[in-house]
Amino acid sequence: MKIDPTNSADLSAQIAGAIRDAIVAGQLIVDERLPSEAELADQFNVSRPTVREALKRLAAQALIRTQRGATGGAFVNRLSFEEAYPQQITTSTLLLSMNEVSFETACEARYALERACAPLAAQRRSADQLATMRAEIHRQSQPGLTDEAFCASDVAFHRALVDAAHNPVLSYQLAGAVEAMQPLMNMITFTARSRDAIVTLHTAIANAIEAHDGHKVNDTLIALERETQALAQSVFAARAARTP
Amino acid sequence: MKIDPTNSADLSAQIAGAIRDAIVAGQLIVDERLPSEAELADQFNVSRPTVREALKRLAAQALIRTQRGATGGAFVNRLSFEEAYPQQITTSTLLLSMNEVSFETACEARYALERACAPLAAQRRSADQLATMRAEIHRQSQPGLTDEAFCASDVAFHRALVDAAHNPVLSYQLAGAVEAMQPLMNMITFTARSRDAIVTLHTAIANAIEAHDGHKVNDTLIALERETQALAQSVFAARAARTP
DNA sequence: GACAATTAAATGTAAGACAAATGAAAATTG
DNA sequence: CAATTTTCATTTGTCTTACATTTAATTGTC
Repeated sequence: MKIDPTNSADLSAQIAGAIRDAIVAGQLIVDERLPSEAELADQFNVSRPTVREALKRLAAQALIRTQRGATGGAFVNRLSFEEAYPQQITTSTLLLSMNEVSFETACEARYALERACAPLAAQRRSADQLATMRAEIHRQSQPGLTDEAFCASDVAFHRALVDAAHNPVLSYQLAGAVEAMQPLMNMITFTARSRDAIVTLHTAIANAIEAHDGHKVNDTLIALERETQALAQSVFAARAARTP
Repeated sequence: MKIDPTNSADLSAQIAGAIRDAIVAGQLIVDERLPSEAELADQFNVSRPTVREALKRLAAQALIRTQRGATGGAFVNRLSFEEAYPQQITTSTLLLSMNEVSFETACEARYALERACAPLAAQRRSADQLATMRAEIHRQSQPGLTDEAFCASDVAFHRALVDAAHNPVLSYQLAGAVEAMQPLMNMITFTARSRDAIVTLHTAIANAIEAHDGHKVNDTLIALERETQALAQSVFAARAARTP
């Protein structure tokens, strides 16, 4: 593992990159201990703070974990889906908010992805996920729910739908798309009527999931997307009309 | 922006978290300059190296960028899709390799996601993406191509398909799924016959994309997944038989 | 006014020290 | 001898200080 002395980038970035490459390439395996900070400093011919900055970069990506004490050190971390979720969600959220992604574009992507797991979810759903979906529908029906709580429940409903596919890779990829939509959804005010429409469609989805009817889930998701897009358009149009 | 003195976690992690939260919450906007390292050290009542470790954590996630010199400092970075791609791909790759995700599961997720953008891609594809797909098909047909190069071309073909949907959110989410499959695909040896089958299906996809026929794209993707899964199974079965 | 040298401010890097945690070995005790 | 306590070495976490490097603004000079 070497670094390029002619490279102009930060030493800590170069070192982090070298170690990251070694991990990705499988030269460093899970739970393997890296040399101590002092040893790494010697190997790379840099100071300990520089090594530490490199290790912190890797820790921020959950590629390593550190442990103090006699047998401590930096260990290659088994990157779990659970650990990767928050990162994925933070990144997705910032991507949407910082790149002026339109509600329309984000919504389209979200529902396209959800439809991707509709047939699998209908086929494999467990009683557990179905119960979650029913529970969230029940919560959404309660009067006096704030818009924010309604959105949170909406996210929970759709995550249950995604998880019903029983494919961790799909769940991981979609967590970002679904959760990152929440701030955008929070910009919308839900009238009693629009909530009714959404709850009705959610119920139809749950019923179709229960009946293992993938096609029906798919069709209802299309209707739900149309409903959501129309609702957003009307809210944004009203807002634009008020402040010309 | 404060940190909890009773928290047992690393100071640098706490500081990084506090700044990250401020960015996500919109309290720090894009291109805004953070206080200098010395000032941050004062504010949080820690030393400069500790602040630096925190900033490196954020830099590793592309949340900030740093600049040297008189008007330098740490600035909130506009997280672009281009910057987020490599991270997403690295994370996805490690998730698959470290969690014993079966080829079957990963493959299923990948094709489910691709089918999600099939109708959009068929509808919106530009001449550019179609040309890329044709070019990759041509490359895949050449004899003497290594398995690795064949896989790389396969990835390029599918990325073009995804990008044809002209939805950056979809492209971002799928980049991880498609690229992360490459190491798994590289475990497969492609016979001349299996390459022919894949090229034929790729050609059918390109034709359907050209004809704006989303249904045909979808159906062909299903066939391609079946072909890929069968090929993988036979390769793995043969390998298992050789080393009992 | 244009150009060059200086300066100030900021990050990048180094070196050394101490604190705190932690497991292992050694010493102590029943 | 076994169990417990103490000591100790190792390693990360943090602080302090210092210097190098980069960069833009300032100043000085012609």
